[in-house]
Amino acid sequence: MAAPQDGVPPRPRRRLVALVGPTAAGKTELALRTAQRVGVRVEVVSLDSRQLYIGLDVGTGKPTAPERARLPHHLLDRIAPAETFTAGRYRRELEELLPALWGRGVVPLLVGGAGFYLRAAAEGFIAVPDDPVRLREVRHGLVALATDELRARLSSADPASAARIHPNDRYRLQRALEILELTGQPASRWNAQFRPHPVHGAQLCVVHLSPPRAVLHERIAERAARWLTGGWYEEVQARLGEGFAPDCPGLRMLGYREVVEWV
RNA sequence: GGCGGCAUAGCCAAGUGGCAAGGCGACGGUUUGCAAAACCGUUAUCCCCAGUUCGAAUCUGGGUGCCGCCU
Repeated sequence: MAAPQDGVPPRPRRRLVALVGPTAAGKTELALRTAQRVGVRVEVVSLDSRQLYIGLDVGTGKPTAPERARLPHHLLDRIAPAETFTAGRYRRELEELLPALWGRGVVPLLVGGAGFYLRAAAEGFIAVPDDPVRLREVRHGLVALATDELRARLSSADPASAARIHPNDRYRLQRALEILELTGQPASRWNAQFRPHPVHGAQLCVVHLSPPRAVLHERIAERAARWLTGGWYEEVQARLGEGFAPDCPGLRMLGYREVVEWV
């Protein structure tokens, strides 16, 4: 990932600030307020795996239209409730998005609670080629297998990974096998060669918000109540009405699962 | 007041004489493309008292509490 440096002298190249913390910690609020005070232009880049869903707004606490009007937000509303996003894809999207922001002189502010996505930004992942068609083929073959079988295959093909992954952790067993099949190299080999690095070598500053647990619980309860009277139920009803299965990834998220049952 | 039913973990809930299922939650851990996820682990003197029995959440008696019906 070479980055030819041309003109553009200003010092704070590629700065990236992350504001992370649990639900209801007050991140959005803080982001909006600080954005107005600091002397630089700030735009929010969502660091939230749930707000990626189109049409699931209320229960994900997605920034409202007025909030978005005050401050531009990125990486919201990318997939349908039936789809799944991944941390790897998040990294790629950041790679595409960030240069445009920096180019306009804005400091991107990553806001959200998805720890794994923060890691995607700060460290990245091994560069396994992911041609969607092949990936689908490979997966198709693997999901059909019993966990025992996955385990057996992995321990003979990639013992190092097999030793590291819990025997019941079907998902990771499968992924390790997937990497092997996709690349011909064991996952353990890829991991050994991997060097973590922030997106585009950005200078990343992470701010953690961690209010006391009691305060958090109270706020979460208060917020859930507000959402329920604020159209959450109707939102779920609408999505189901559009034909999304009650057990599709978007509707299986914490909170949504319960509302779906209620509907 | 009378009759009947129920009382098991924070919540839901199996279990009718032999060391108290399970689910959700909570808490702790792990984590290299699901991450508010997944996986692993922890989480109960079975409402109280007395009795029967080698042994009781389970049987008996008496309390207490809740629910329903009746006067």
